[in-house]
Amino acid sequence: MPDDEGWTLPEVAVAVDLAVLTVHDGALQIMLVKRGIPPYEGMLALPGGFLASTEEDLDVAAARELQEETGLHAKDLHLEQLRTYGTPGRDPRRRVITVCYLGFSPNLPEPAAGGDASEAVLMPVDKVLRPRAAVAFDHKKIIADAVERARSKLEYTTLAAAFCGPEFTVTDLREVYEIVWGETLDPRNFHRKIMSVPGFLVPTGERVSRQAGRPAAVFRRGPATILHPAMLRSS
Amino acid sequence: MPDDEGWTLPEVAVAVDLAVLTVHDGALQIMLVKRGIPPYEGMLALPGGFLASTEEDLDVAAARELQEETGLHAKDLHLEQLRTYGTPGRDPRRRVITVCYLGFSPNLPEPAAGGDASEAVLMPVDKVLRPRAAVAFDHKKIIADAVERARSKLEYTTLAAAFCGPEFTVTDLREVYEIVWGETLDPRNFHRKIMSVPGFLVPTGERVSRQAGRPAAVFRRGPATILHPAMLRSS
DNA sequence: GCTCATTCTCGTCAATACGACGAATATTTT
DNA sequence: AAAATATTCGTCGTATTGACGAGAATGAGC
Repeated sequence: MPDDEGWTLPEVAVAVDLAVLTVHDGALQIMLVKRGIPPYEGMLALPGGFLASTEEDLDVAAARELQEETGLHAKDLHLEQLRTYGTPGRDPRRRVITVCYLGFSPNLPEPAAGGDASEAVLMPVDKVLRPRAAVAFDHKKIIADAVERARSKLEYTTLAAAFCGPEFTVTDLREVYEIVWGETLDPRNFHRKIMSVPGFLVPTGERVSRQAGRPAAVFRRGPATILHPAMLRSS
Repeated sequence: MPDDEGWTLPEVAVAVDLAVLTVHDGALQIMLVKRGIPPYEGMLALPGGFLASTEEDLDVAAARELQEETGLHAKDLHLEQLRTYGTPGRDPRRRVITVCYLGFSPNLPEPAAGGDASEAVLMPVDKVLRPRAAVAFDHKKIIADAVERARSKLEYTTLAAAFCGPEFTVTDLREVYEIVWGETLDPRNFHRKIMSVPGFLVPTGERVSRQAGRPAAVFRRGPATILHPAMLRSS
């Protein structure tokens, strides 16, 4: 019983970590930072850190760490809670439980080049998840969970658009799906499916032609958040 | 920077709470306990409590609190992490963040009657979620999240069977869906859909007739965990 | 024992969604 | 001008779903 006499509150440190994904250079990439201090000094880790005070909300701490360590602003991306990791021993210093957030970021113009976050880097997730890759703490497991959650969310939500800029084409969106899922999709069937979801895409009326070929219509995100029926992966 | 000098670890208490759902008396019900101590003394709350020690894993703490407060054993039900709640002020005593678990329990023979957990009660979720209902802390919000997660999980997993006993009929399973979703389903289409998912149901070869009418075939849970394609709600 | 209501199970039919792919359109490239 | 490329529209066959008819196998009432 927690409130019995003779029982003292276990000293547990609370941290937040962020798994911010983005589609860049034709690959699903994740924002990582090089650790400047022990433990795991010099290794790659998720951006994150301990609560700043007893009064700091979890979402606020996540936004603050994101800004401090990567220079990104929470309002520019979609952030949601992923899950909480708290196995004893996951941090060698002391007991730490970390509330992890999953972020979807549009392709960044200059991802953390210069500025506050000199040690932030973007890495392809398949590189980070390779058996040999060295990642601090249990962050490889967290990244794997984040990627699987992201893949799954694309199936039944409109979150794929969170990987695109404010204006994008159907092909941009299809490439997000193809890169995140690691499979190719038929452009014609994809176009039909996406356009049949009311409120997913709002046409701007403009067109762009980025390579050869017929120019594509330009869209913005619509109000829809769920895909019904879902767009399922082949597996 | 967490590791600067002059910075001290904020004192945050870590708790676990459990939202254990079950289908009972034709309604979706949740396991609650009557609080014996302040704050919110005498009010209904989710079973849960603080970590017992710095070394206790979150899952272990959840299983322990479940046993202590309701008499249920974690091995008898499906438990998974729901999400973590940590808004400052959610507990008037001190800063508390709570890692919440969602549980699916089969209909219990004697739900917490006597035994360790004299104060455990089963309550219909629509009663608990009514605007007037008094629930301790932010637990009403947690319960609402738990119910929505459960409803959603029935769509694309085989977890509905976790609400049934070890042996059950297709109608038992359909009633779980109907009660959790709050909508009626066509028995014939449901039967077809369920039976077409490989590995969902394993026939025992037996039959039961519980009321009038043709006796129903009896099944056990199969190895399948996901429903593909999903069984979507009408909304 | 016979009839009837009840419930489980199988089957049918139309509407819808999806995978595969042909073809028209509107550009850039050569 | 011709070829190549990418976007968009349309068609066809198949799988899945929703609505519902009907047979099978029981209990309840007489």
